[in-house]
Amino acid sequence: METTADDYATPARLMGKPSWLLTQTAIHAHRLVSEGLAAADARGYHYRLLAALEEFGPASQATLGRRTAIDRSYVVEAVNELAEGGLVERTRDPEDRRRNIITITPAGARQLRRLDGVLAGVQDELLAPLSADERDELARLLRRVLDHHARG
Amino acid sequence: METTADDYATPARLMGKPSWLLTQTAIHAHRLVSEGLAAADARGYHYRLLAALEEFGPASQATLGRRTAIDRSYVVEAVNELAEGGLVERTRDPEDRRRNIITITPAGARQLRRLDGVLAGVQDELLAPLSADERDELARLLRRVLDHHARG
DNA sequence: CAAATATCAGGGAGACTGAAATTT
DNA sequence: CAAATTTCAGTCACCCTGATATTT
Repeated sequence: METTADDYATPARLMGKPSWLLTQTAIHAHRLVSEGLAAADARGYHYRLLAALEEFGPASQATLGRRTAIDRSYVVEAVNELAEGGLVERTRDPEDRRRNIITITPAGARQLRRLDGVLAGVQDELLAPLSADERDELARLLRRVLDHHARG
Repeated sequence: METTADDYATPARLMGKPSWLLTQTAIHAHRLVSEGLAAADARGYHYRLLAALEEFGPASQATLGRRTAIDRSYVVEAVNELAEGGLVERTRDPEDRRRNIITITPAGARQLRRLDGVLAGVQDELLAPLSADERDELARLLRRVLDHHARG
């Protein structure tokens, strides 16, 4: 018995399940994003944090975790890495000394823009088989599902 | 500063990225599936393997891995667990003694049908905000993307 | 000898929990 | 005292690679 196309046949039970399609597609998306960002010496968490900082301004680590869906324990580590690279600054909040205030630096903003370019290419590769309308429709449907399951 | 809705605001950069929407939605899907299956004393890998075995019949572990997108090293472990529960049987292939032939048992087929019921409920909960047509459209778009990135 | 299979050892990113110290 | 924040120490499921022994 050789390795044939049949060897890769996916069970109909799986192909009919949105949860299977989602997780399998997400694996490809994750791989493409990770590879793209790694080439720019970054990781997914870095991009997410920089995006939140640039759009909403300085924030505590707890708030950053909520905005980026990154667990609090990993925000610590990711902010350490970003601070090491000079992309963010961590200072104690004088008004509430429990908090760290994280601020994006000019170098961080430049890196964010560089990563934007990388990710634009990745999105294009990921959705290559879809037309522009189909891409919008996919995003719309996913956003609806996501909103429904987000903590309200 | 209290925890407000603004604390959970998602950056526009992320909401516009299909890869973000996919991975975040997949996290919810994965959680729902895992919880549902755990309540039936199963895991995702178990369902995938049982589905492949029932649809295509007995197969080697390598083939099962290809059909279910489970890594070869983890097929070993998952088959061990299934065999312990009497849901599959592992025998040496007499025609090619490198291979294990995995066969689903009647108990395995019953478990598969039980899990089908569990997962039907999960899919419904996951896609609650979408109409039947929208669910079909989402599945269709995801399948197109998946096919494109599958090894050809 | 080359290729396929099953198995094991281990790395790595990422989601998550629990606990402790500090501060509000 | 209760709650929030940061941090650390872990656990866990999962994807992946490399190495090995066996067999074709």
